[in-house]
Amino acid sequence: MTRRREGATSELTLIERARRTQLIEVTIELVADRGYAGASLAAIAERAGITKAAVLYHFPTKAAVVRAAHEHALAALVADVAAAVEAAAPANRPAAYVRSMVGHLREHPRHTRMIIEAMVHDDGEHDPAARWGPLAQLIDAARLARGASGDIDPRTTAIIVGGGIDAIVAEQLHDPDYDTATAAEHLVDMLETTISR
Amino acid sequence: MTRRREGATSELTLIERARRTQLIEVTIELVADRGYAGASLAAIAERAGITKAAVLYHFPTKAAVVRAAHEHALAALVADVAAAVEAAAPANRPAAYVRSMVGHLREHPRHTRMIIEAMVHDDGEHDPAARWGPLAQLIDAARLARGASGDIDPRTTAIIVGGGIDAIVAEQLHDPDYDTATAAEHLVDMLETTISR
DNA sequence: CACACTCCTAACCGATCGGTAGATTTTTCG
DNA sequence: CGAAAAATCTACCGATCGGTTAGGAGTGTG
Repeated sequence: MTRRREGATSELTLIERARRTQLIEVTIELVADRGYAGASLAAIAERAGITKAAVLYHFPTKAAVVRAAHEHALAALVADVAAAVEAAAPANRPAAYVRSMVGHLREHPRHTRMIIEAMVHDDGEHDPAARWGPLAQLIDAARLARGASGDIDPRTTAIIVGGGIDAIVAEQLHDPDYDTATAAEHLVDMLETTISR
Repeated sequence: MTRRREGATSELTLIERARRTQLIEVTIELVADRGYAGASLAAIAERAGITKAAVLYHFPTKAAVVRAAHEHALAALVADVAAAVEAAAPANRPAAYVRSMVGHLREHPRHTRMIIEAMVHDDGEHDPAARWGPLAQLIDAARLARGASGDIDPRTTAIIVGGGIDAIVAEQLHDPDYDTATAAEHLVDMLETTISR
C-alpha cells in the first residue's frame, strides 16, 4: 500500500522532515524554471537525487507534492505581508500591503513563479476573492479611519491594485534590474490618491 | 513527408482554409476550457471531428497549431485596440486603450484565456516590453499634449495599468456578472489622475 | 541473533503524448 | 469517365506520464 502513517506532523522522522522540505524546495525550483508542465515526477526525483518511487513514499501523489510546494510559498508570503500590515496603523495598511507584497516577491522570485503558475492553473475550485478580499478590507478600513467619502468601490480598487502588484513583480522576473521598490511607491501613490478622495 | 506546399496564403484550397480556421477555433476553445495542458493533439482532433494525422496534415506540428491559435486571438485584440486608439485624440488615447482593451476581452473571453495562457507559458523568448511599450508611448504622448510636468515614469505607469486591465478581465472570467465597464472607468480615473499631474 | 521498521531502488504497468507511414477515400479537373 | 491531387484514416512508433510492486539495505530493539 505504501501508506504513510497517520499522526501529528511533529511525529515525523528527521529524515522524513528533511526529505519533505527538500522535495518542496526542488519542486518550487522546478516550477519556477520550467513551469508546471516541466515539474514531472521524474524531474522532481532526479533533482532531489532519488527515484520516483521514493518521492511517492513521502507524498501520496505528485499533485500532493505540488500542492505542498504551493502552500509553502503562499504561507511565507501571507505571513510576511500579514506581519507588515499589522505593524502599520489602519490608515497606512493598504500602502503597507503593497510595499510588503512587492518586497516579498522581489526577494523570493522562485516562490513568485510558483504562486503565479498555481493561480493560472488552479483548474478546480479556488475562490478568487481570497486574492483581493483582504486588500479590499484594508482599503475600507483605511477610508473609514481617514473619513474619506468618495464613492469608490473597494473591490475594484483592490482588484486593480492587485493586478498592478502582479505586473510589477512579473516585470522584475523578466528584467531583474527593474526597480520594483520605486514602482511600488508609484503604485502606492495612485492608491493613496484614490482612497483619500 | 506529409509536407505542405509552399506559396502565398491566398493560394490555399477552400477546404484548407476552412480546416485551418476550424482547427484554430477549436484550439482556442480547448485552451480556454482546459488550459494548455488540456489542448493535446488528440483532443484537438477529436473536437474537430478528424484524426490526429489529419490535423498534422494541415499544420506541421502541434506547436504550430497552438501558435496559430494564439496569433489569431492576439491579432484580433491588437486590431480592435489599435482602431479605438487611433480614433481618439492623443490626449485621450490612454483612456481609449484601457476601455477598448477591457471591452474586447470582455466580449471574447475565450480569446482572453488563450492569450493569458500563452503569456504565462511563453517558455522561450518573448519581449515583455511589447506588452506595456505601446501604452507607455500613448501615456508619454498624452502628457505632452496636455503639458503635464510631474515626474512620473511612463513605463511603470503602463505596467501598473496593464496589470490592472489583466486583473479586471481575470475577475470577469471567474465572476461573469462583474461589471468590467465600470471597473474600466475606475481604472481610467486612476490613470487620468496620474498622468495629468 | 532475529524480527520490525524506515527508507529506498529496480523494474514494471497502462495510458497518453507528439508524430509517422502507408493505404484509402474524396475531390478536382482534363 | 478516368487519372492526378488533395484530404483523411488506420495503425503504428518511441518517449514520457503518474503510479505500483516486490524486494533489499540499514538501523535499532526484543
